[in-house]
Amino acid sequence: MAIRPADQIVHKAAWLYYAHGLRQDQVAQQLNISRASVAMYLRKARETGIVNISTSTQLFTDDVTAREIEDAFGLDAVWIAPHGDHVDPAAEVPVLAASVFLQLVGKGDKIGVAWGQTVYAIADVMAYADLQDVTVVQLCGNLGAPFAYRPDQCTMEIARRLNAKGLNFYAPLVLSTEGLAKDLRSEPVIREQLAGISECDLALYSIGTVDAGSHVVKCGALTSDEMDALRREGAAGVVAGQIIDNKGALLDCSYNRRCISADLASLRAIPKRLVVVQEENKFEPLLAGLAGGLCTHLVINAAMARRLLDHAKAANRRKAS
Amino acid sequence: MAIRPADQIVHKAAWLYYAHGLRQDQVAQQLNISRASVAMYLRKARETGIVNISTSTQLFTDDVTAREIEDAFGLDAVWIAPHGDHVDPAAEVPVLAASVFLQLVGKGDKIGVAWGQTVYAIADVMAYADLQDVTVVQLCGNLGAPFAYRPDQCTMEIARRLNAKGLNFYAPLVLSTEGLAKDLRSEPVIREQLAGISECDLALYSIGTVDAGSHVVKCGALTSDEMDALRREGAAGVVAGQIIDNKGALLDCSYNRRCISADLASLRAIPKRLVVVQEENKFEPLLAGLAGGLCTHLVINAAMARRLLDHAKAANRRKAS
DNA sequence: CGGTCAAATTGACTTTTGTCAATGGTCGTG
DNA sequence: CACGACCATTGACAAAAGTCAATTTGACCG
Repeated sequence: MAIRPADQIVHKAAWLYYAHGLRQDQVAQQLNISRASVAMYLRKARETGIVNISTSTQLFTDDVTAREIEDAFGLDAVWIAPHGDHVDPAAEVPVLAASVFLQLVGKGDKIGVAWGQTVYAIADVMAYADLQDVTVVQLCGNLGAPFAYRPDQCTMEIARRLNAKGLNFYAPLVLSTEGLAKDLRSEPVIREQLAGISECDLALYSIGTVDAGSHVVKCGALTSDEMDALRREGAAGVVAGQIIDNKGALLDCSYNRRCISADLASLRAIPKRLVVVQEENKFEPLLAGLAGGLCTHLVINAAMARRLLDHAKAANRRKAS
Repeated sequence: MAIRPADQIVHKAAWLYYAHGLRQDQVAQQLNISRASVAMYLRKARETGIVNISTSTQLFTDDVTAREIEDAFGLDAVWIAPHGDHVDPAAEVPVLAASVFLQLVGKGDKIGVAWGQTVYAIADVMAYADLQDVTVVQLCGNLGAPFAYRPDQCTMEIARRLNAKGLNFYAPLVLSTEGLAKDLRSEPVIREQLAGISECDLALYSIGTVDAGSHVVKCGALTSDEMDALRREGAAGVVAGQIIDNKGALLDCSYNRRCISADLASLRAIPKRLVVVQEENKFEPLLAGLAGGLCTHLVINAAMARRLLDHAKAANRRKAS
C-alpha cells in the first residue's frame, strides 16, 4: 500500500517522536502545527501500525509448567496466562494470544483464521500493525448468525488490524443436503479457496464444545438434540466448524459431510497452528484437538494448564503399570 | 536467556501497561508498589527490549528517487533520509539506518558488523530489542585506536542493544608483515571466525574514504603518504578495513595482504548487505562499493541520492551515444 | 459568490507520566 | 553487632501528554 499524502504528516510526526525521541511540542514546532494535532497524529500512527509497540511474551513461556506441557504433548510452544491476580482475568488469555499471534506472523505470510468468541476476542484486543504483504484467509464457510464472532467478521477484523489483505469465504458453513455441499465444494471459487488453505504459514483457531452451549448450536447450524445425538456417536470437539472425535479425527456424520470448511489434513499441513482456549469446559475438546495433531502452539490459562498436565501424568502412570 | 527473578516484576509491569493498556497508577495498585517504581520499571523494560517500539521506515523507501536508485544499481532496497528540515540533519541517517537494520534482523540470524564512525553512530541510536538467539560477529580485525568506533566496540554495542551474543575478533586488523598475517589467518580460532562470515544473514557496514581523513589513517594503520601512494595505484574506498579499487575489487597491495578481515567473496555471500553512507565525501568510495556488488540495501541522505542518480543517468547517456 | 457542512485544527484545561531528593532496607565489613 | 556504602523505593513536584469544546479551513453546491 502506497502512503497516501495525508499519511505523510502522520508518519513524519511518528518518526520525529518515536525514532528521534523529540517531545510533542518539539515535533509540533518542527511541523508547524499545534501540539494537539501532534497528539492526534500519534494516536493515528499507533492505530494504523505506523508505529508498533510490542511486549515480549517470554514471561509466559518461561515457566516449568509450560515446558512440561510442551514435552508431554509434543508441542512447539506453550504460553500460560497466570490466573487473575489482576483486574480482568477473562481478558488475559485473549491479550496474551494476540501478542503471541503477532509474534508468530512473518513477512509475506498467509494466515488462516477460524471463528468463535475466543478468536473474536483476540482480534478485538490485537495491536495494529502494518504488514502490507500478509493475507488473512477464512478457514471455513460462513453462517448468518447475529453474533459478532462470525467467521467473516473474525477474518476481516484481524486483516484490518494487520493492514493485511482479507480473503473471505463466500459460502455457508453448513448446507441442508450432502449433495449440495459436494456441488458447492467443487465450484471453482470455493475449491480454490479450500485448496489454498494448506499453503498457509500460520493458523489461528479455538476449539469448540459439543454441548448445547456450542456455537454451532447457538448459531442454529445444529439443534441441541442433534448435538446430543452426535455426542453419543463420539463427537468430542469442534474445529473450524467441523466435529471431531476424541482422537481428533473428523467424525463420520451427515453434519460434517454437509460442511464447507478446511479439511483437517489441510490444517495439519500448516506449519504453525496456534490454538487458544479460554473456557473451563473446553478441556475435553482441547484434548481431542491435541490428539489429532491440530495444534503446534498453544495459549491457555493456568487452570487449564494444570488439568492438561495432570491428565498427561495420569496417562503415563497408566502406561507404566 | 532465562528471565531473572528481578526482571519478573519489570515484565509484569510492562505487560499490564503496554499489552493491557492500564495506566501507571493502576499497574502500581495491581503490583502493590508505588507509581514511581512503575515508571522506572517501564523505562527499564524499554531499555532491555522487553517492550519494543518501532516505527515504519516506509516513508523513506516510498519515494521515486529511492526506486530509481534501486533500478539503476540493481539494489534490493534504498532508504533516503530527507535533508535537515529538522533539528539535527546529521542524526537523520544513523537513526534511519538503525530502524532499517532492526527491521532487517530476523529470528536466529547471524549478523556481521564492520566498524567506523557511521556504524558506531548507528549503534548509539539503536533501539533496544530482545533477540536472544541472534549472534553479532565482528567482520574484521581490531585496532588499538583510542576511538569509540573501534571494531570490537561497534560489535559489542550492537550486541548489547539487541540482547544478542557478541562474537569478537581477537586479532589486529593489520600486521607488519605479510607472512605474519598469513600465519595468523591460518590459526584455527581466526580461520573459523573468517570462514563463518559467509554464513551471516545480514551485514552492516559503511564505506571509508582513501584520503588523509580515512579511519585507517587516523587509527595509524597507514600513514597519510602511504595512503596517497595507494590512491595513485587505484585505491577507491575502504570496506571492513580493506582497500578496494573503483570496480569494487580488492586492490592488489601489501596493505591488503597484511590485513585480517572478511574477504570480499564472503561478504558477497551474505544475502543482505546493508551499507550506510553519511558523509558528503564518500561518493566515490560508495560508487566503488556498489560496482563491486558489496551492497544490497542502502541508506543515504537526499544529497547523496541525487548524486548517485545523476551519475547513473550520465553513465546511461554515455552508453547510449 | 455566499451559504452550508464536515473535517481538520487549535487553545485551554485535565490527567497522566517523568524526575529526583529523601527515605528505608540490605548486605558486606570491621 | 554497629557502621557505612549501596541500591531499590517512594512522595511530592514538574513536565509532558491527552482531551474536548470552540473555531477555522476548505470543499461543495445552489
